[in-house]
Amino acid sequence: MAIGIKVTLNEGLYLKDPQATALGQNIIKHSILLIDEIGFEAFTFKKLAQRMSSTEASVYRYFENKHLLLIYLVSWYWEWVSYLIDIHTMNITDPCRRLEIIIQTFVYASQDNPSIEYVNESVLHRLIISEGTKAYHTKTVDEENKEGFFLNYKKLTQKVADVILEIKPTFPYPHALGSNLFEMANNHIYFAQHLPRLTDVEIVKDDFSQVESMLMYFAFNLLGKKQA
Amino acid sequence: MAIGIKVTLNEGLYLKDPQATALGQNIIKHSILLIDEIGFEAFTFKKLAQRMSSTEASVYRYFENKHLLLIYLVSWYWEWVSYLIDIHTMNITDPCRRLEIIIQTFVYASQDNPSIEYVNESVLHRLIISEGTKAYHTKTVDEENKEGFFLNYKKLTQKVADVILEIKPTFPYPHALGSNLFEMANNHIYFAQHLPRLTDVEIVKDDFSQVESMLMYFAFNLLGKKQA
DNA sequence: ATTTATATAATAGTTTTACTATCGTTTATA
DNA sequence: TATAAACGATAGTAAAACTATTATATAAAT
Repeated sequence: MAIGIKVTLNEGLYLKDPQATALGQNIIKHSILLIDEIGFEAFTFKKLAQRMSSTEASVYRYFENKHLLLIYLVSWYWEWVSYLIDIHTMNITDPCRRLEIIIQTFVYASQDNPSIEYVNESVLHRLIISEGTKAYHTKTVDEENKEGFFLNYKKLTQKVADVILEIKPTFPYPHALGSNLFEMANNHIYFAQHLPRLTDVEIVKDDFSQVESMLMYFAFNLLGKKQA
Repeated sequence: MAIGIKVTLNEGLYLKDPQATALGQNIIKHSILLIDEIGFEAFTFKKLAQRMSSTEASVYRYFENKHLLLIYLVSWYWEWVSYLIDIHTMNITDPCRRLEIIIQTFVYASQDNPSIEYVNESVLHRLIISEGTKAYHTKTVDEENKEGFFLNYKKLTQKVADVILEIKPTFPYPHALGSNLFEMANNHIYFAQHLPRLTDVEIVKDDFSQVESMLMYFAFNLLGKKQA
């Protein structure tokens, strides 16, 4: 994944590859902005089309419905985070340092350099934090899972699990810790901003460092290691 | 909270107290069953009314919309779990043992004795696992939080945090660990059942013991204690 | 026991959502 | 230059998410 390069996502998520055309890229761009703005429940293809000066029917040529569009965006995020982890850990051998970088990526994903012009990664991260889990909390999970719609999340979790096992080969819950660090990062950013009594961290002026410290504390204490 | 006794929930959640009338109790009963059956997205007041042999308009006299009904049900669950923790830890002084009971309550809530006839707690737990977080992942969180709609979750988190601080007064993240244990319990039951590669635990024939063991492992390792 | 208030059922109606279908017109490609 | 694909414009349908009205049953007050 790099500038001008396509993100590889499950083909079953769309009817027509949105990355391949200008309209498709516009759909991705504006759906991120609009869902972030009005929330997923109030978001409709009609409103999206109006915002883009296109038509509802045209949007429907790319995505069957807004639920699949959400999975597409969430998958995009999972891929993007995986990519960030890869480039940031490329030359790092110490697995503790790699886990640190993973945690930082989970927390600061929104502040990394953008790589694709029609995706505002910062807004996408905010969207994932508030709407992300809706992608797989539905009555259709099992069918969609069979189609491979959540493979990007599984691959990301596996990537984290591998590092965890490098740090402590006997750790019994590497995947659970991996997915939990991801979910916890998003949850506690959300809690700090909306339901502060559910957490202990504060976010002052977009400074997520307390969330980072907390995740480091949880991860390294569980693994019985000091940070790198 | 006991048999025949009312659960105290925020009055802003409903237009007319559903616990006070037979129709209201029926709405609670059948909304739990129907949401569990078809999922929150497909759930409508019309379908609910048909199922109960009542009318859409009658349901609307109790709840403004299905979103507030969901918060009502989720709050009920939070209250119920708090109540279970209270009665099960009543005579326990050892805080480690209390935390164990808390974790068991999070995991096995569905298997405890029912206390109110029109609420199937087992189905309610399943509903919370799949739909619970949708109650507070909306664009309206902040207003609803001001109304106190999430106080039951905060009180539950505080209850767990208090026990955590009893175990280790210097632990820096008691609320975060409290809410995370709750969320993690639900998440990993869901993952085990639908997205197994996101976790390491298995659920065989309604046996949630691996989820329990995992949460015990996480909690007590973080607190640097052995289980009671 | 009768009045009166309240709750519910029955029905109808509105706006929005979530689509599907058709048909020109533009735009890219052969 | 032909031709196919993509897009915009428009229309239409069924269901969702409500609101309103009226009649009837039921409970409470006198």
